[in-house]
Amino acid sequence: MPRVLIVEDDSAFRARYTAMLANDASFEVVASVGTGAEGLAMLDLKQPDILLVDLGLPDFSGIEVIRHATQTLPACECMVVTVFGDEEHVLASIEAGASGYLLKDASEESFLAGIGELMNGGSPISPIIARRLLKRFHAEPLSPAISVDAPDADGELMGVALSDREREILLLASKGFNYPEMGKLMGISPHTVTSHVKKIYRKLAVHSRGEAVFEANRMGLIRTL
Amino acid sequence: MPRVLIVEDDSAFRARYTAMLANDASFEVVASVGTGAEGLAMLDLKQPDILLVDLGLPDFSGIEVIRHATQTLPACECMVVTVFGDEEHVLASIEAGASGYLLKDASEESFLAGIGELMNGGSPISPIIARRLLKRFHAEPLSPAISVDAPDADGELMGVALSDREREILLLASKGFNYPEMGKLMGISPHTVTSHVKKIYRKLAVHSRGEAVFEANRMGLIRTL
DNA sequence: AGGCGACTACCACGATCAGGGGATAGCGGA
DNA sequence: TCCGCTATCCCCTGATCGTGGTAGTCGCCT
Repeated sequence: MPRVLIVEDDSAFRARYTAMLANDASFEVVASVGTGAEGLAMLDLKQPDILLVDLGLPDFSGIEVIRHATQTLPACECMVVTVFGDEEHVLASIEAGASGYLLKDASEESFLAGIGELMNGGSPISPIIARRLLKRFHAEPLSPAISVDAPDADGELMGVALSDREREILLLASKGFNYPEMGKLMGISPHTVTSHVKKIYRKLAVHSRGEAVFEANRMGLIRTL
Repeated sequence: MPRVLIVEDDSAFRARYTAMLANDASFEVVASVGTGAEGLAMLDLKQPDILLVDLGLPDFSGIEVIRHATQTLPACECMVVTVFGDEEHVLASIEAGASGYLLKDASEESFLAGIGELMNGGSPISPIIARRLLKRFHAEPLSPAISVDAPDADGELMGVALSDREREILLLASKGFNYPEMGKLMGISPHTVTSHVKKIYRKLAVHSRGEAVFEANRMGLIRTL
């Protein structure tokens, strides 16, 4: 059963969310707090599966809570429930790792449905918010093949030097993308991706993605950003 | 009253959509066609406020219909209703100018609600689709600006607690061993190894060895020794 | 001119993995 | 004592990967 943490400063809303979820037998509210500090503490303590968080907290932004959640609890799904629909808040939340974004005027049904979607690997997003995201997409069209030639002053300890393209692919592989996805993201054919991967394997003397990522990390070839 | 054009090749679905909208007094279906060519013609002829379009049309892709709509009827809102949930179709639709994207398994209520949202300036998007868009957002920083700022003293090694056995397996995976090899090295069945791996994936919220090794490294769960 | 490496692209095969079930047992805390 | 967690084992399926080829274009260096 999904374990939910609620972080919301408005006690009326907090009570409402808590009651809603308590009513639904398919969720368990493990904690319900009103400040960011308490939220961080509860994240560590309860390790919830779902985080419901308001952005306008008294001590600091809910964004910080989201960031902490995604960094320490990768399996935790973060849903923003707020009144802020402006682009700044939305983008900041998404970048921090939020998987859902509902406005506070959402109905009870859509609220519960949203949490259900979250658990099913979906991202419930209020249509108004979604519109902003789409706008953002149009502003930044696909960026295929951006080869950034860094000054490359890196301190290579070993004699292994990966090309820019290879490093790029290694980074994507470390994020779990498969060949077609990498190809799409880089604007090249999946076949080409496999070619690069084969070359990477030979250079690093490895035979799997896990090994490649491990070695690359060890040798400082990819940064954990 | 919003005037709706439906372009859908499956006659059963077309009838269903048409009936739904006809039932609702707040919409008017101005045309309901089954091919892309007819769709383009109707766009010019009827100049609808809303376009409901399927992607899998017999003559050409619904994407073309969307593109034509956004180029000739800027005020027309385009909603994709399709079975295709893959990234390619989604992104292509968005770039062509779609403002909504519902999967065909959507309920009647969410369908009508979606059209309402569309008219209110929102973008109804099926949660599964939204998740892909968010993923895409996170993948954006492909330009590897290798700014190695490590002020990060890293106080939290906690958060995700892998068991000893899980850590052990993660370490072996990072060295490129496969399931039978790990099993032999640890004196357990390969099946047991897969069980542990599945649990690791859930805890780290990842879906591949490469991703798991990367995350574990990032979080300091395994040491490069 | 020739060589070499990077980048691109494609085919095909068997091996491996991911993820969905379900089941049993032990151990520690509530 | 019961519950929860870990660890163990097994089944299944379709998707993905690893790896062997081949081959064209480009740019750089000798």
